[in-house]
Amino acid sequence: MNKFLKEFKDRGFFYQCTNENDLSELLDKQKIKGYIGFDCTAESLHVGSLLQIMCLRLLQKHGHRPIVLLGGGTTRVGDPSGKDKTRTILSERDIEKNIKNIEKILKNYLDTKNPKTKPIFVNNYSWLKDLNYIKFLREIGKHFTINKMLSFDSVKTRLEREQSLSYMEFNYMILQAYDFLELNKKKDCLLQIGGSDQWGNIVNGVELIKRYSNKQAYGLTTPLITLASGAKMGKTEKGAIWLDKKSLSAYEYWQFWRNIDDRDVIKFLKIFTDLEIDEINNLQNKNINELKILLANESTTMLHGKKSAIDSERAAKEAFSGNTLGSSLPSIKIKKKEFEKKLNIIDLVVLSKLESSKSEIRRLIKGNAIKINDIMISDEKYSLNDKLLNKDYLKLSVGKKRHIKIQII
RNA sequence: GGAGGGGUUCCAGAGCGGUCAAAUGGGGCGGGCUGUAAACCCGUUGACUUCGGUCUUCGAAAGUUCGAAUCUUUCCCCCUCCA
Repeated sequence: MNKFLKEFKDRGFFYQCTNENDLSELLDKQKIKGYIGFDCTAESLHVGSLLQIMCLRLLQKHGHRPIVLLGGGTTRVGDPSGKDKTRTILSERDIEKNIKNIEKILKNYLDTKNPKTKPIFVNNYSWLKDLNYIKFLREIGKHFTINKMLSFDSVKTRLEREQSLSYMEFNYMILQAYDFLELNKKKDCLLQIGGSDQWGNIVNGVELIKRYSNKQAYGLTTPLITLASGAKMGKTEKGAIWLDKKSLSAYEYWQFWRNIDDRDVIKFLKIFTDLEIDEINNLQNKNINELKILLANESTTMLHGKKSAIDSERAAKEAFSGNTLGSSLPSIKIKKKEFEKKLNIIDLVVLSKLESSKSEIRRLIKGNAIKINDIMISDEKYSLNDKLLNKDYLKLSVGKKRHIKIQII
């Protein structure tokens, strides 16, 4: 089997392929271009998209060139896959903003130096916006049968539940297929990768290329990655795990990986780090907590850089084992004046943004969850005294996992 | 077009004139055990509070009543069956 494909499988990226043997042969013979489309409905990407990003990196690693399609055009239409409701339609300006931001995030993950493998960014709006309707129907539309389109899960489930599916959304799959054709014609793109929910859309593209240009293209899908707890990757109760330095600190990102379920650790090392497979296989019987730290360090390094990863690890060590103040804990600054007017513990927690509801904070105090410099606060009327104020900073903890450094200025 | 059923707190789902900030389960949060894991056990889960209470919630609006999630009217939205 081709090396790329082998690693793709070994790492657990593989779900389905349109024509595995032929693709394997092709990849042996030549370096190709492969594309992944990213949805631009959100302003940023979270770990739910990380697997796709790792696919792009893997392409690069094996000398292939990734094409990143930022769906400015298709986002304007909305993919019905996996959605049981019509998406809200975003304004043009928001979409453009999202595209810029997402592109920035992706560049962070991809090698943009090597001329042979550096990513090509495209926006399908550039070819979708000026489509001539009649021409499109005659050239592209004739290759699609309604009979078949109705059989796709994304359409079927919507119809079965008698939920309306607008004609606009119904066209999404045709547009995505057309994207692939367009990239095939213009950029000689031979492969599309996507999540398993994209299978139908991808197959459509492959078939359209076959019918329209009589060329062979390929599709490859990745499984839906879930946490051992059954939850989807990416969104937690506290908010999404953003791949965006502005939205989520390195420390919190590190903590996300550090807190992964035991059962997921090896799987995630394979998917979300650059460590070689053999290396990971040799780690199997190492201490599970060491492995989690390794996972956290590797993934944080990839996004935030080596230094942030080291700092996060140290901050975690300090926060969880010793009682020294974690120097790299997330921190906020509060003016000394604020303290002088007898700042109450509840207000302090509010200021720290660790918790916003005062009732909730009162509950936490009753539940022995609030600590200042590791000393439990059991009185909700407690206010900060001078002894604490004489220091430059203090550590505020909510529960065992949430800590913040408060600098007094 | 006709006939029914329904919209309840994060979710599922009880309540069907006062004892309802609303059973129960799930999820979340906190505590215990541990390993910042899982499982398990306990507590908690609208907001604000001078801890006495106060305020806002049961699709939307209006009404009946001392009193409404519960009754009436109108409107909006979902579902099932028939044509």
